[in-house]
Amino acid sequence: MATIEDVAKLAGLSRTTVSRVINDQPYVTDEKKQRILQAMDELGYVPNSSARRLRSQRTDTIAVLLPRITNPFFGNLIESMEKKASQWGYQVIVCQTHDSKKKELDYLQLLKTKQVDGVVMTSLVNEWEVVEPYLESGPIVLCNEYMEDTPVPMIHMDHRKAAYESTLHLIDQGCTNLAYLSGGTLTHLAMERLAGFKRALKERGLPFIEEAVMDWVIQVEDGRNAFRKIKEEFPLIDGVFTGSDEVAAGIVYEASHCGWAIPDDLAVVGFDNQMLSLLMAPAVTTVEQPITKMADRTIEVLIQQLLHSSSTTPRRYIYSHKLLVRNSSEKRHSIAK
Amino acid sequence: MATIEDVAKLAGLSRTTVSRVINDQPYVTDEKKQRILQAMDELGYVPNSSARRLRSQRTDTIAVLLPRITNPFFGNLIESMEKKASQWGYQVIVCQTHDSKKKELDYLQLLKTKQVDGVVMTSLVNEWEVVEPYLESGPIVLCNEYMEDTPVPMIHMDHRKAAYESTLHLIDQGCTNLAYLSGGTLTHLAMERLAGFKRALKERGLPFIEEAVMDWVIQVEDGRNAFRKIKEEFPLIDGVFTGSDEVAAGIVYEASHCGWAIPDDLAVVGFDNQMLSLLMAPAVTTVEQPITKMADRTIEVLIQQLLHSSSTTPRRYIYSHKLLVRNSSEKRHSIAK
DNA sequence: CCTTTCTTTGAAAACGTTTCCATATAAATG
DNA sequence: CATTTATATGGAAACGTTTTCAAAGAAAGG
Repeated sequence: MATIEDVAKLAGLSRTTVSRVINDQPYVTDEKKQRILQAMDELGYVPNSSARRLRSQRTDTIAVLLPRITNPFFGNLIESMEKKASQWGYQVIVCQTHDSKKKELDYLQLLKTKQVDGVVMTSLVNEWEVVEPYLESGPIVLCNEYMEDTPVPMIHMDHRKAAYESTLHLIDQGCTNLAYLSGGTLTHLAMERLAGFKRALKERGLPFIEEAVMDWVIQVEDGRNAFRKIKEEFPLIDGVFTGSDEVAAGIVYEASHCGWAIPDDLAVVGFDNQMLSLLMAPAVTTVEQPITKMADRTIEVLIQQLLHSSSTTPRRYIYSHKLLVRNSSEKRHSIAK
Repeated sequence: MATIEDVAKLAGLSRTTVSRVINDQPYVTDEKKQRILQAMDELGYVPNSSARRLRSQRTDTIAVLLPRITNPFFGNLIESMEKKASQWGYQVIVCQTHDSKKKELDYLQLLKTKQVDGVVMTSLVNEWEVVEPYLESGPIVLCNEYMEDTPVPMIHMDHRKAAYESTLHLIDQGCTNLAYLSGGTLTHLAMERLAGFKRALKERGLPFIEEAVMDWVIQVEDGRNAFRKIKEEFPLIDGVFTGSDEVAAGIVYEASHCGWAIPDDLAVVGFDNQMLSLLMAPAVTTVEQPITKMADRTIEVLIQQLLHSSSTTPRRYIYSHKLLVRNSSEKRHSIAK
């Protein structure tokens, strides 16, 4: 493997000059630049990444932590982030935490070992106090997940409001006994959604049915099980809020196969506007998030922090959702008429 | 940031001894080991990754190239690969090529710049001759995509056979005018599938309808468009083979909304057994791939190559599929009766 | 008791860059 | 023309590890 030294010798110049060419720095005459480029080509020279990183103390790489890449929401998020980052010459590495505290910290460790310059966290399973010390090693930006009183930039949607509106919509359709299906971990985001759900109930004078709150309902399969439970144990339930289109799809699927009519017997709303939600029959009412906008902003904010580390106080960017009403919740107008 | 030198000083020992502790090497007395561990803890010392990589010439990282992570097939593949790799202490970096020749080469460059020790390619858009030279810089393993007469290990399914069986199944259901919808790039894998499709037609004495071959049909949206085209231009088509569950879902969706009966008016088979295919109404007949097995084997093979670079001649592992017959293609038995 | 082998330690070289500093020449300024 | 200033180049230090080599003491073998 050819080194910079070999190139320098072949071109009859010094390492320093070669380095200047590699890094597009000024103060190299065109003639020598050409000589060096040719030498590099001749030797098939490629700069050694570890050596550059060691010396320059930069990796031009950022880590994005997410629960699991197979969740399309995060898949799309990372897709956009990567595109944006590469425009700035940054590489992205995908870190799946699987909602494990240990893995989350393992990946934050990348910051300490200087494998990445900065980190984006799209979920947060550890206590903030545990995460905060890593800030010493480099900037962290929160995207999607958020947390009050935290000295890092945040880019996210107002999940409380989204849940509030979804729930109001269910109530407007005539639902009076609502179930609440939530994901696995008690993140801040999950609590916000629950708060929005409760507020809507309260405003309309409906009861919050404690027993009809189910936890750890994440995948399609969980949604199917949840429906069976509703059918057997809570037959009075006539509307379901869930923070996941997969779960909503599982409910619609199982309900249809059990002879229940969606939405008349049970109205369902999901979250994230995944392709799945549109394709189901009936199509699932859902909440669309401005994924690309959030991803782009996140990367911009992080890179600004990297470039001017003396950045201003961390800002917060809140985006708004869009409720997409579809047939899984919109009761036939014949009833209203 | 504390360095190994700081630790050595605090413990009153040499860098070498500290390094031995870091790397779990023998020849350190327990007492000194404890002293060093304590010093490391006290200083919050973490070894610098770039320095280790530079000196040891290993990164313990492998790159996995794939078209797009938002495709669930690749999402699941990477999920399994990551799990397996981490068991061996290897990190995985996800490289989305978006079917671009340039990006594919850019990522192969990671091998040259020594950012990764080895590469898994799950798709291949460049000519093999272009890729081959990168083998000098490290091992490459092909998973999913394959290619005859290539000096690298291959782990994949027999796509020709899978397409052959799917097509036979369509014919068995009474279809006589089959359309063939294929993905974007003319990979070897795509050609194998087409060959299987043609063989089935030939065996059963059915014509291969050149005009009913559509290319660049990849996403749900493409499937919907494809259906419209079939409806308007090729109303005689009564069966569709497609190498993607998304496309199949798009067809089922659009057909249902246009009043066509699936499978009676049009039978459809997809590929990959994505959740989507089960949830559609009607559920989509599809081909299941042994994703986990292939992923695990791929990582094992690659790591073996990394450990004993004087490995034996590259082996080839071929896995078999499973055709999952569902309602999108299984004509009502009332017809058969 | 002498020789060999094993264990324990550290000094110094090496990995391949970038960066700092010094120097030399060319161009600009007064 | 003397003095700055800008341009062009190279030598050597630095980044933080691992690895090689040498050396010294302890244990084992005869």
